[in-house]
Amino acid sequence: MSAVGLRERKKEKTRLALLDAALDLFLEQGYESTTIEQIAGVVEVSPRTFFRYFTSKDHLVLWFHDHGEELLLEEFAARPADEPPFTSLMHGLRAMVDDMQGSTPEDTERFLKLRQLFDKYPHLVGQSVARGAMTETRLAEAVAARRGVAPEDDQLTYLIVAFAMSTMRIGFECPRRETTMPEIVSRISEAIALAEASLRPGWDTRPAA
Amino acid sequence: MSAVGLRERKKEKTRLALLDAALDLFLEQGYESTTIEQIAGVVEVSPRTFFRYFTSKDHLVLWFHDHGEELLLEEFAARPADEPPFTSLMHGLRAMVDDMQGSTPEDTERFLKLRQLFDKYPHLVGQSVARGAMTETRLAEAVAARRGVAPEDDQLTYLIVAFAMSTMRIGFECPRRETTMPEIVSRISEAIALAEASLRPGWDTRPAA
DNA sequence: TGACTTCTGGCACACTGTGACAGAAAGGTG
DNA sequence: CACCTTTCTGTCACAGTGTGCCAGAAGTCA
Repeated sequence: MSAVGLRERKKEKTRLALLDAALDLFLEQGYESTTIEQIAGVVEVSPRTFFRYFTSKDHLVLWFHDHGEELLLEEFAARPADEPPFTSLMHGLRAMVDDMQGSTPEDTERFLKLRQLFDKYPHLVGQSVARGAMTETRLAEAVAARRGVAPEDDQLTYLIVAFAMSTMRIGFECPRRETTMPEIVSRISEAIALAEASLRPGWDTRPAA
Repeated sequence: MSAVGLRERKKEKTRLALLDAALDLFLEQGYESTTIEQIAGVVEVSPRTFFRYFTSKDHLVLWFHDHGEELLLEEFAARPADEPPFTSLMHGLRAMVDDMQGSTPEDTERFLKLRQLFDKYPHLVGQSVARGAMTETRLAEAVAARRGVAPEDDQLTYLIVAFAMSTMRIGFECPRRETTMPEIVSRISEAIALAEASLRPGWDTRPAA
Protein backbone atom coordinates (compact mmCIF):
# COMPACT_ATOMS: atom_id res chain seq x y z
CA MET A 1 0.00 0.00 0.00
CA SER A 2 1.43 3.31 -1.11
CA ALA A 3 1.11 6.83 0.26
CA VAL A 4 -1.80 7.61 -2.07
CA GLY A 5 -4.24 4.81 -2.75
CA LEU A 6 -4.54 2.94 -6.03
CA ARG A 7 -7.92 4.55 -6.56
CA GLU A 8 -6.56 8.08 -6.49
CA ARG A 9 -3.63 7.27 -8.74
CA LYS A 10 -5.99 5.65 -11.22
CA LYS A 11 -8.25 8.69 -11.16
CA GLU A 12 -5.42 11.08 -11.84
CA LYS A 13 -4.23 8.86 -14.66
CA THR A 14 -7.66 8.81 -16.24
CA ARG A 15 -8.01 12.57 -15.87
CA LEU A 16 -4.72 13.21 -17.65
CA ALA A 17 -5.50 10.60 -20.30
CA LEU A 18 -8.78 12.35 -21.05
CA LEU A 19 -7.05 15.70 -21.18
CA ASP A 20 -4.31 14.48 -23.50
CA ALA A 21 -6.74 12.67 -25.77
CA ALA A 22 -8.87 15.78 -25.97
CA LEU A 23 -5.98 18.13 -26.73
CA ASP A 24 -4.73 15.88 -29.50
CA LEU A 25 -8.17 15.47 -31.04
CA PHE A 26 -8.84 19.20 -30.83
CA LEU A 27 -5.61 20.00 -32.64
CA GLU A 28 -6.13 17.24 -35.21
CA GLN A 29 -9.72 17.69 -36.24
CA GLY A 30 -10.87 20.91 -34.59
CA TYR A 31 -12.49 21.81 -31.31
CA GLU A 32 -16.12 21.88 -32.41
CA SER A 33 -15.88 18.73 -34.50
CA THR A 34 -14.55 16.70 -31.60
CA THR A 35 -17.25 15.08 -29.49
CA ILE A 36 -17.20 13.90 -25.91
CA GLU A 37 -17.94 10.43 -27.24
CA GLN A 38 -14.71 10.45 -29.25
CA ILE A 39 -12.61 11.67 -26.35
CA ALA A 40 -14.07 9.07 -24.04
CA GLY A 41 -13.63 6.47 -26.75
CA VAL A 42 -9.87 6.99 -26.97
CA VAL A 43 -9.49 6.51 -23.21
CA GLU A 44 -11.97 3.62 -23.28
CA VAL A 45 -14.31 5.19 -20.82
CA SER A 46 -18.01 5.88 -21.10
CA PRO A 47 -19.13 9.40 -22.04
CA ARG A 48 -21.01 9.50 -18.76
CA THR A 49 -17.74 9.07 -16.91
CA PHE A 50 -16.14 11.92 -18.80
CA PHE A 51 -18.47 14.34 -17.06
CA ARG A 52 -17.35 13.04 -13.71
CA TYR A 53 -13.83 14.26 -14.46
CA PHE A 54 -14.59 17.47 -16.32
CA THR A 55 -17.78 19.40 -15.81
CA SER A 56 -17.92 20.36 -19.47
CA LYS A 57 -16.04 20.36 -22.72
CA ASP A 58 -14.79 23.88 -22.01
CA HIS A 59 -13.54 22.80 -18.63
CA LEU A 60 -10.85 20.73 -20.35
CA VAL A 61 -9.28 23.85 -21.70
CA LEU A 62 -9.39 25.64 -18.35
CA TRP A 63 -7.52 22.87 -16.62
CA PHE A 64 -4.34 24.90 -16.06
CA HIS A 65 -6.35 27.84 -14.87
CA ASP A 66 -7.50 26.16 -11.67
CA HIS A 67 -3.94 25.44 -10.72
CA GLY A 68 -2.67 28.94 -11.51
CA GLU A 69 -5.46 30.58 -9.58
CA GLU A 70 -4.66 28.70 -6.38
CA LEU A 71 -1.00 29.52 -6.75
CA LEU A 72 -1.72 33.22 -7.22
CA LEU A 73 -4.01 33.37 -4.19
CA GLU A 74 -1.55 31.48 -2.00
CA GLU A 75 1.36 33.65 -2.99
CA PHE A 76 -0.62 36.81 -2.38
CA ALA A 77 -1.62 35.61 1.08
CA ALA A 78 2.01 34.76 1.86
CA ARG A 79 3.30 38.23 1.06
CA PRO A 80 3.81 40.76 3.88
CA ALA A 81 0.64 42.65 4.71
CA ASP A 82 2.29 46.04 4.34
CA GLU A 83 3.47 45.39 0.80
CA PRO A 84 1.57 47.37 -1.86
CA PRO A 85 -1.10 45.02 -3.24
CA PHE A 86 -0.12 45.32 -6.89
CA THR A 87 3.45 44.43 -6.00
CA SER A 88 2.20 41.34 -4.17
CA LEU A 89 0.14 40.33 -7.18
CA MET A 90 3.16 40.68 -9.46
CA HIS A 91 5.03 38.37 -7.08
CA GLY A 92 2.14 35.97 -7.51
CA LEU A 93 2.66 36.08 -11.27
CA ARG A 94 6.33 35.36 -10.83
CA ALA A 95 5.41 32.39 -8.67
CA MET A 96 3.27 31.07 -11.50
CA VAL A 97 6.18 31.49 -13.87
CA ASP A 98 8.51 29.65 -11.51
CA ASP A 99 5.99 26.87 -11.22
CA MET A 100 5.79 26.55 -14.99
CA GLN A 101 9.55 26.37 -15.24
CA GLY A 102 9.63 23.61 -12.67
CA SER A 103 6.88 21.53 -14.25
CA THR A 104 7.29 18.12 -15.85
CA PRO A 105 7.88 17.77 -19.59
CA GLU A 106 4.38 16.32 -19.91
CA ASP A 107 2.81 19.36 -18.31
CA THR A 108 4.90 21.66 -20.45
CA GLU A 109 3.72 19.87 -23.54
CA ARG A 110 0.10 20.20 -22.43
CA PHE A 111 0.60 23.88 -21.84
CA LEU A 112 2.07 24.43 -25.28
CA LYS A 113 -0.76 22.50 -26.90
CA LEU A 114 -3.24 24.66 -25.05
CA ARG A 115 -1.56 27.77 -26.42
CA GLN A 116 -1.90 26.40 -29.93
CA LEU A 117 -5.58 25.82 -29.29
CA PHE A 118 -6.12 29.31 -27.94
CA ASP A 119 -4.40 30.66 -31.00
CA LYS A 120 -6.61 28.65 -33.34
CA TYR A 121 -9.93 29.17 -31.56
CA PRO A 122 -10.39 32.71 -30.19
CA HIS A 123 -13.61 31.51 -28.63
CA LEU A 124 -11.51 29.63 -26.09
CA VAL A 125 -9.63 32.76 -25.12
CA GLY A 126 -13.01 34.12 -24.17
CA GLN A 127 -13.64 31.11 -21.95
CA SER A 128 -10.32 31.63 -20.28
CA VAL A 129 -10.97 35.31 -19.70
CA ALA A 130 -14.39 34.48 -18.30
CA ARG A 131 -12.78 32.16 -15.82
CA GLY A 132 -10.36 34.94 -15.00
CA ALA A 133 -13.30 37.10 -13.97
CA MET A 134 -14.14 34.57 -11.25
CA THR A 135 -10.57 34.69 -10.07
CA GLU A 136 -10.76 38.46 -9.96
CA THR A 137 -13.62 38.27 -7.51
CA ARG A 138 -11.65 36.06 -5.14
CA LEU A 139 -8.55 38.23 -5.48
CA ALA A 140 -10.59 41.37 -4.90
CA GLU A 141 -11.70 39.99 -1.55
CA ALA A 142 -8.12 39.34 -0.53
CA VAL A 143 -6.94 42.76 -1.67
CA ALA A 144 -9.87 44.51 -0.01
CA ALA A 145 -9.12 42.74 3.26
CA ARG A 146 -5.57 44.00 3.14
CA ARG A 147 -6.73 47.50 2.31
CA GLY A 148 -9.20 47.32 5.16
CA VAL A 149 -12.28 48.03 3.07
CA ALA A 150 -15.34 46.19 1.81
CA PRO A 151 -14.59 45.18 -1.78
CA GLU A 152 -17.86 46.52 -3.16
CA ASP A 153 -17.16 49.97 -1.73
CA ASP A 154 -13.76 50.44 -3.26
CA GLN A 155 -13.22 50.83 -6.95
CA LEU A 156 -9.47 50.98 -6.49
CA THR A 157 -9.44 47.42 -5.15
CA TYR A 158 -11.05 46.16 -8.34
CA LEU A 159 -8.80 48.33 -10.47
CA ILE A 160 -5.69 46.87 -8.84
CA VAL A 161 -6.90 43.34 -9.45
CA ALA A 162 -8.08 44.05 -12.99
CA PHE A 163 -4.79 45.68 -13.95
CA ALA A 164 -2.90 42.73 -12.49
CA MET A 165 -4.99 40.23 -14.42
CA SER A 166 -4.54 42.29 -17.56
CA THR A 167 -0.80 42.12 -17.09
CA MET A 168 -1.00 38.38 -16.70
CA ARG A 169 -3.04 37.97 -19.84
CA ILE A 170 -0.74 40.17 -21.90
CA GLY A 171 2.23 38.12 -20.74
CA PHE A 172 0.60 34.82 -21.61
CA GLU A 173 -1.12 35.79 -24.82
CA CYS A 174 1.02 38.36 -26.52
CA PRO A 175 2.65 37.47 -28.69
CA ARG A 176 1.40 33.95 -29.25
CA ARG A 177 3.87 32.93 -31.85
CA GLU A 178 6.50 32.03 -29.26
CA THR A 179 6.76 28.30 -29.03
CA THR A 180 9.21 27.43 -26.32
CA MET A 181 8.88 27.73 -22.60
CA PRO A 182 11.86 30.04 -22.03
CA GLU A 183 10.53 32.47 -24.63
CA ILE A 184 7.12 32.54 -23.02
CA VAL A 185 8.59 33.00 -19.56
CA SER A 186 10.63 35.96 -20.70
CA ARG A 187 7.56 37.51 -22.32
CA ILE A 188 5.69 37.35 -19.06
CA SER A 189 8.57 39.03 -17.24
CA GLU A 190 8.52 41.70 -19.92
CA ALA A 191 4.82 42.29 -19.39
CA ILE A 192 5.31 42.63 -15.64
CA ALA A 193 8.09 45.17 -16.16
CA LEU A 194 5.99 47.07 -18.67
CA ALA A 195 3.03 47.31 -16.32
CA GLU A 196 5.16 48.39 -13.38
CA ALA A 197 6.78 51.09 -15.49
CA SER A 198 3.40 52.36 -16.63
CA LEU A 199 1.89 52.90 -13.21
CA ARG A 200 2.47 55.83 -10.93
CA PRO A 201 4.42 54.94 -7.78
CA GLY A 202 2.10 54.55 -4.82
CA TRP A 203 -1.03 54.37 -6.97
CA ASP A 204 -2.16 51.17 -5.29
CA THR A 205 -1.77 52.33 -1.69
CA ARG A 206 -4.07 55.31 -1.76
CA PRO A 207 -6.87 55.15 0.81
CA ALA A 208 -10.40 54.36 -0.30
CA ALA A 209 -12.41 57.37 -1.40
CA MET B 1 -44.74 53.33 -47.55
CA SER B 2 -42.53 54.59 -44.78
CA ALA B 3 -38.82 55.25 -44.53
CA VAL B 4 -38.16 51.75 -43.21
CA GLY B 5 -40.32 48.96 -44.54
CA LEU B 6 -42.97 47.16 -42.53
CA ARG B 7 -40.83 44.05 -42.56
CA GLU B 8 -37.91 45.70 -40.82
CA ARG B 9 -40.08 47.39 -38.23
CA LYS B 10 -41.72 44.08 -37.44
CA LYS B 11 -38.36 42.41 -37.07
CA GLU B 12 -37.09 45.00 -34.66
CA LYS B 13 -40.31 44.72 -32.68
CA THR B 14 -39.98 40.95 -32.45
CA ARG B 15 -36.33 41.21 -31.44
CA LEU B 16 -37.13 43.59 -28.59
CA ALA B 17 -40.15 41.53 -27.55
CA LEU B 18 -37.96 38.44 -27.29
CA LEU B 19 -35.37 40.37 -25.32
CA ASP B 20 -37.91 41.82 -22.91
CA ALA B 21 -39.68 38.49 -22.44
CA ALA B 22 -36.35 36.82 -21.74
CA LEU B 23 -35.17 39.43 -19.25
CA ASP B 24 -38.43 39.21 -17.31
CA LEU B 25 -38.42 35.42 -17.26
CA PHE B 26 -34.75 35.32 -16.22
CA LEU B 27 -35.43 37.65 -13.30
CA GLU B 28 -38.62 35.83 -12.33
CA GLN B 29 -37.61 32.20 -12.44
CA GLY B 30 -33.86 32.18 -12.97
CA TYR B 31 -31.59 32.10 -15.98
CA GLU B 32 -30.94 28.37 -16.17
CA SER B 33 -34.54 27.38 -15.52
CA THR B 34 -35.81 29.49 -18.39
CA THR B 35 -35.94 27.68 -21.71
CA ILE B 36 -35.93 29.03 -25.22
CA GLU B 37 -39.33 27.42 -25.68
CA GLN B 38 -40.76 29.56 -22.88
CA ILE B 39 -39.28 32.77 -24.22
CA ALA B 40 -40.55 32.05 -27.71
CA GLY B 41 -43.90 31.08 -26.24
CA VAL B 42 -44.45 34.48 -24.61
CA VAL B 43 -43.80 36.24 -27.90
CA GLU B 44 -45.84 33.60 -29.76
CA VAL B 45 -43.03 32.63 -32.04
CA SER B 46 -41.54 29.22 -32.74
CA PRO B 47 -38.33 28.25 -30.92
CA ARG B 48 -36.68 27.90 -34.30
CA THR B 49 -37.37 31.53 -35.01
CA PHE B 50 -35.76 32.60 -31.76
CA PHE B 51 -32.42 31.44 -33.09
CA ARG B 52 -32.85 33.63 -36.13
CA TYR B 53 -32.86 36.68 -33.88
CA PHE B 54 -30.33 35.63 -31.28
CA THR B 55 -27.58 33.14 -31.99
CA SER B 56 -27.81 31.68 -28.49
CA LYS B 57 -29.31 32.11 -25.08
CA ASP B 58 -26.19 33.95 -23.94
CA HIS B 59 -26.44 36.31 -26.87
CA LEU B 60 -29.54 37.84 -25.31
CA VAL B 61 -27.51 39.09 -22.41
CA LEU B 62 -24.79 40.51 -24.63
CA TRP B 63 -27.23 42.60 -26.61
CA PHE B 64 -26.03 45.94 -25.24
CA HIS B 65 -22.43 44.92 -25.75
CA ASP B 66 -22.65 44.94 -29.54
CA HIS B 67 -23.91 48.49 -29.49
CA GLY B 68 -21.29 49.71 -27.03
CA GLU B 69 -18.46 48.11 -28.95
CA GLU B 70 -19.35 49.89 -32.18
CA LEU B 71 -19.64 53.19 -30.33
CA LEU B 72 -16.24 52.76 -28.72
CA LEU B 73 -14.54 51.89 -32.00
CA GLU B 74 -16.17 54.77 -33.84
CA GLU B 75 -15.26 57.29 -31.18
CA PHE B 76 -11.67 56.07 -31.11
CA ALA B 77 -11.39 56.40 -34.88
CA ALA B 78 -12.83 59.91 -34.72
CA ARG B 79 -10.25 61.17 -32.23
CA PRO B 80 -7.16 63.03 -33.52
CA ALA B 81 -4.36 60.66 -34.49
CA ASP B 82 -1.79 62.41 -32.31
CA GLU B 83 -3.82 62.03 -29.14
CA PRO B 84 -2.42 59.45 -26.68
CA PRO B 85 -4.33 56.22 -27.30
CA PHE B 86 -5.50 55.70 -23.72
CA THR B 87 -6.91 59.22 -23.68
CA SER B 88 -8.83 58.45 -26.87
CA LEU B 89 -10.20 55.27 -25.35
CA MET B 90 -11.38 57.16 -22.29
CA HIS B 91 -13.17 59.55 -24.63
CA GLY B 92 -14.78 56.48 -26.13
CA LEU B 93 -16.04 55.48 -22.70
CA ARG B 94 -17.49 58.92 -22.16
CA ALA B 95 -19.26 58.60 -25.50
CA MET B 96 -20.83 55.36 -24.26
CA VAL B 97 -21.96 57.14 -21.12
CA ASP B 98 -23.46 60.00 -23.12
CA ASP B 99 -25.27 57.49 -25.29
CA MET B 100 -26.73 55.79 -22.22
CA GLN B 101 -27.94 59.10 -20.87
CA GLY B 102 -29.65 59.87 -24.15
CA SER B 103 -31.37 56.50 -24.49
CA THR B 104 -35.10 55.85 -24.31
CA PRO B 105 -36.77 54.86 -21.02
CA GLU B 106 -37.31 51.37 -22.45
CA ASP B 107 -33.62 50.92 -23.17
CA THR B 108 -32.72 52.26 -19.75
CA GLU B 109 -35.05 49.75 -18.15
CA ARG B 110 -33.47 46.93 -20.15
CA PHE B 111 -30.04 48.03 -19.07
CA LEU B 112 -31.01 48.09 -15.41
CA LYS B 113 -32.58 44.64 -15.68
CA LEU B 114 -29.38 43.37 -17.24
CA ARG B 115 -27.42 44.72 -14.30
CA GLN B 116 -29.68 42.85 -11.92
CA LEU B 117 -29.09 39.69 -13.90
CA PHE B 118 -25.32 40.13 -13.87
CA ASP B 119 -25.50 40.64 -10.14
CA LYS B 120 -27.52 37.48 -9.64
CA TYR B 121 -25.64 35.21 -12.03
CA PRO B 122 -21.85 35.72 -11.98
CA HIS B 123 -21.64 33.27 -14.84
CA LEU B 124 -23.09 35.98 -17.07
CA VAL B 125 -20.39 38.43 -16.08
CA GLY B 126 -18.00 35.87 -17.46
CA GLN B 127 -19.88 35.82 -20.75
CA SER B 128 -19.71 39.58 -20.92
CA VAL B 129 -16.00 39.62 -20.18
CA ALA B 130 -15.45 36.96 -22.82
CA ARG B 131 -17.17 39.14 -25.35
CA GLY B 132 -14.98 42.00 -24.16
CA ALA B 133 -11.95 39.96 -25.15
CA MET B 134 -13.16 39.99 -28.76
CA THR B 135 -13.58 43.73 -28.57
CA GLU B 136 -10.06 44.01 -27.23
CA THR B 137 -8.71 42.35 -30.34
CA ARG B 138 -10.44 44.85 -32.60
CA LEU B 139 -9.37 47.78 -30.45
CA ALA B 140 -5.80 46.50 -30.38
CA GLU B 141 -5.70 46.65 -34.17
CA ALA B 142 -6.86 50.25 -34.14
CA VAL B 143 -4.41 51.25 -31.43
CA ALA B 144 -1.54 49.43 -33.12
CA ALA B 145 -2.28 51.22 -36.38
CA ARG B 146 -2.07 54.55 -34.62
CA ARG B 147 1.15 53.54 -32.91
CA GLY B 148 2.53 52.40 -36.23
CA VAL B 149 3.27 48.84 -35.16
CA ALA B 150 1.96 45.36 -35.82
CA PRO B 151 -0.31 44.50 -32.88
CA GLU B 152 1.29 41.14 -32.22
CA ASP B 153 4.73 42.72 -31.88
CA ASP B 154 3.81 45.27 -29.26
CA GLN B 155 2.82 44.34 -25.75
CA LEU B 156 2.16 47.96 -24.86
CA THR B 157 -0.66 48.11 -27.40
CA TYR B 158 -2.42 45.25 -25.69
CA LEU B 159 -1.71 46.70 -22.26
CA ILE B 160 -3.30 50.02 -23.23
CA VAL B 161 -6.41 48.29 -24.51
CA ALA B 162 -6.62 45.90 -21.56
CA PHE B 163 -6.27 48.69 -19.03
CA ALA B 164 -8.96 50.68 -20.82
CA MET B 165 -11.34 47.72 -20.83
CA SER B 166 -10.58 47.13 -17.17
CA THR B 167 -11.52 50.70 -16.43
CA MET B 168 -14.78 50.26 -18.30
CA ARG B 169 -15.64 47.10 -16.42
CA ILE B 170 -14.89 48.64 -13.04
CA GLY B 171 -17.12 51.56 -13.90
CA PHE B 172 -20.01 49.38 -14.98
CA GLU B 173 -19.74 46.64 -12.40
CA CYS B 174 -18.48 48.20 -9.22
CA PRO B 175 -20.39 48.76 -7.16
CA ARG B 176 -23.45 47.00 -8.49
CA ARG B 177 -25.85 48.09 -5.86
CA GLU B 178 -26.49 51.42 -7.60
CA THR B 179 -29.90 51.31 -9.16
CA THR B 180 -30.44 54.54 -11.04
CA MET B 181 -28.87 55.73 -14.24
CA PRO B 182 -27.33 58.94 -12.84
CA GLU B 183 -25.64 56.97 -10.08
CA ILE B 184 -24.19 54.51 -12.55
CA VAL B 185 -23.03 57.27 -14.86
CA SER B 186 -21.20 59.01 -12.04
CA ARG B 187 -19.54 55.75 -11.03
CA ILE B 188 -18.15 55.30 -14.51
CA SER B 189 -16.77 58.85 -14.48
CA GLU B 190 -15.20 58.04 -11.14
CA ALA B 191 -13.54 54.93 -12.55
CA ILE B 192 -12.13 56.91 -15.48
CA ALA B 193 -10.69 59.51 -13.14
CA LEU B 194 -9.23 56.83 -10.91
CA ALA B 195 -7.52 55.08 -13.81
CA GLU B 196 -6.11 58.29 -15.22
CA ALA B 197 -4.74 59.25 -11.82
CA SER B 198 -3.10 55.85 -11.42
CA LEU B 199 -1.12 55.90 -14.63
CA ARG B 200 2.14 57.63 -15.26
CA PRO B 201 1.87 60.58 -17.69
CA GLY B 202 3.04 59.56 -21.15
CA TRP B 203 2.97 55.82 -20.39
CA ASP B 204 0.88 55.11 -23.46
CA THR B 205 3.01 57.01 -25.96
CA ARG B 206 6.28 55.19 -25.47
CA PRO B 207 7.68 53.66 -28.65
CA ALA B 208 7.51 49.92 -29.17
CA ALA B 209 10.42 47.98 -27.73
C1' DT C 1 -13.73 -13.28 3.85
C1' DG C 2 -17.12 -9.77 4.42
C1' DA C 3 -18.85 -5.02 4.96
C1' DC C 4 -18.28 -0.37 3.30
C1' DT C 5 -17.29 3.29 0.24
C1' DT C 6 -16.44 5.07 -4.14
C1' DC C 7 -16.32 4.78 -9.06
C1' DT C 8 -18.35 3.25 -13.44
C1' DG C 9 -21.63 2.13 -17.23
C1' DG C 10 -26.07 2.22 -19.13
C1' DC C 11 -30.43 4.17 -19.51
C1' DA C 12 -33.66 7.88 -19.97
C1' DC C 13 -34.19 12.53 -20.39
C1' DA C 14 -34.36 17.84 -21.11
C1' DC C 15 -32.23 21.37 -23.52
C1' DT C 16 -29.44 23.97 -27.03
C1' DG C 17 -28.44 24.79 -31.58
C1' DT C 18 -28.52 23.63 -36.85
C1' DG C 19 -29.83 22.08 -41.60
C1' DA C 20 -33.52 21.45 -44.93
C1' DC C 21 -37.79 22.35 -46.93
C1' DA C 22 -42.44 24.04 -47.68
C1' DG C 23 -45.56 27.64 -47.07
C1' DA C 24 -46.76 32.53 -45.56
C1' DA C 25 -45.94 37.37 -45.76
C1' DA C 26 -43.99 41.60 -47.57
C1' DG C 27 -42.11 44.32 -51.55
C1' DG C 28 -42.03 45.62 -56.17
C1' DT C 29 -43.93 45.47 -61.07
C1' DG C 30 -47.26 45.56 -64.89
C1' DC D 1 -55.49 43.70 -59.03
C1' DA D 2 -52.62 39.64 -60.37
C1' DC D 3 -47.90 38.21 -60.55
C1' DC D 4 -43.26 37.27 -59.30
C1' DT D 5 -39.36 37.72 -56.20
C1' DT D 6 -37.35 38.04 -51.86
C1' DT D 7 -37.39 37.30 -47.19
C1' DC D 8 -39.25 35.44 -43.07
C1' DT D 9 -41.54 31.68 -40.47
C1' DG D 10 -42.95 27.02 -38.74
C1' DT D 11 -42.30 22.11 -38.81
C1' DC D 12 -39.54 18.16 -38.79
C1' DA D 13 -35.39 15.69 -38.02
C1' DC D 14 -31.15 15.51 -35.93
C1' DA D 15 -26.41 15.82 -33.47
C1' DG D 16 -24.47 17.00 -29.35
C1' DT D 17 -24.10 18.57 -24.31
C1' DG D 18 -25.02 17.79 -19.74
C1' DT D 19 -27.79 15.52 -15.67
C1' DG D 20 -30.41 12.27 -12.54
C1' DC D 21 -30.88 7.60 -11.37
C1' DC D 22 -29.74 2.96 -10.32
C1' DA D 23 -27.46 -1.50 -10.45
C1' DG D 24 -23.13 -3.54 -10.42
C1' DA D 25 -17.92 -3.46 -10.39
C1' DA D 26 -13.77 -2.25 -8.10
C1' DG D 27 -10.94 -0.39 -4.39
C1' DT D 28 -10.55 0.01 0.85
C1' DC D 29 -10.40 -1.53 5.33
C1' DA D 30 -11.29 -4.71 9.30
